[in-house]
Amino acid sequence: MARHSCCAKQKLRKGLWSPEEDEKLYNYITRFGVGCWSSVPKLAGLQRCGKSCRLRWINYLRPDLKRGMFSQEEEDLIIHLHKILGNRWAQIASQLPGRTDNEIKNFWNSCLKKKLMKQGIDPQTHQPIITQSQNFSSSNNNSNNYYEHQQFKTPTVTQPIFQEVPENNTTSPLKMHQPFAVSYQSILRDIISPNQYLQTSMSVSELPSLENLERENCGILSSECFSQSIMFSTESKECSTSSSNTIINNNSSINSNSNTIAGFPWDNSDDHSKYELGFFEQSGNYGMIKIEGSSSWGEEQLKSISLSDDLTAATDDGSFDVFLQHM
DNA sequence: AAATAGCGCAACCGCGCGATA
DNA sequence: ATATCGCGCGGTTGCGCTATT
Repeated sequence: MARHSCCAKQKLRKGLWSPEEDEKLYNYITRFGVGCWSSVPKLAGLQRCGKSCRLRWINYLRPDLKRGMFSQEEEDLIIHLHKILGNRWAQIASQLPGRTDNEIKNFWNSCLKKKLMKQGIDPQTHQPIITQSQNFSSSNNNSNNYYEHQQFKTPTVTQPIFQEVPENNTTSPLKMHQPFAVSYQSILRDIISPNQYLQTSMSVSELPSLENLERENCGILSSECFSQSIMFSTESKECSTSSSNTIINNNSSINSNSNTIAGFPWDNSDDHSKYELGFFEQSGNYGMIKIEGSSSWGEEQLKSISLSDDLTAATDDGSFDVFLQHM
């Protein structure tokens, strides 16, 4: 049964808000605060539905809103978060103080989408539009290539998120690279209920187990940093670590329902390899894996990435797509 | 100057979810 | 167990401004 619009049902005002209406709503909320939205219109003397009032407050009247153009940093962050979260505008907005989901959504649809297309990047997949077909055709020519295994898609992470490191930097990547930290926090916030390990207001330094990812010297992360992986089990409500490269709950293999929701590669110039932390979900459990790769993330090198033994074993059923980014 | 097209943005709509009766 | 309500979210619409013809 189709629902009636709340406004139509109650014969309430629709359309643009007048300055008088804005003033009434603003005065009411600043005086009494946000409570039950359905009762706000009546109490504030407005011929609007509660939903309309809520939207007007959130998207326009709220005093903490940041007005004006998006900065380059905000733009970069939106693109980065969209790559990880997709069209989850509310989640994206939660990482941009003063910006609303509606604002970001509009900005994306009217501006960023076109910008990416212009750069030859598919705004949905964040993949180079041409390269996708090239990858497909080249992968058909080499049967030994890891990515040619038909179940494995070409990686969607074509560039390391954490890619530029200032020389002599001694700061943890979690602390210095905002997009990474934001993504990491966002993901953990999603997969772990806030009361278990992390508060939604957690700071970067409080992130579990990755706090020891301190940079040893300029631009190098020790491979020891990656000797432990973290597993989160929504069943056991426990956070554990393991020296194994791959953590899979209950010894079950990763199946086609597993989706990597993010990957974060670093250079390790000691052995000229590259590591990636990939997050995945399986049967209600969430985990993080280490993936080893080559020193350069060009197209050819991406194809030659080899999985650790554990992970390779885990993918014996041949259906795990390490780089799939959709949750 | 008028008509039209394109664009950005504010607001609406419908759906899903959780809380409550 | 079911119905209802309130809220939040993402998709869509349509208004109004500006540029172009």
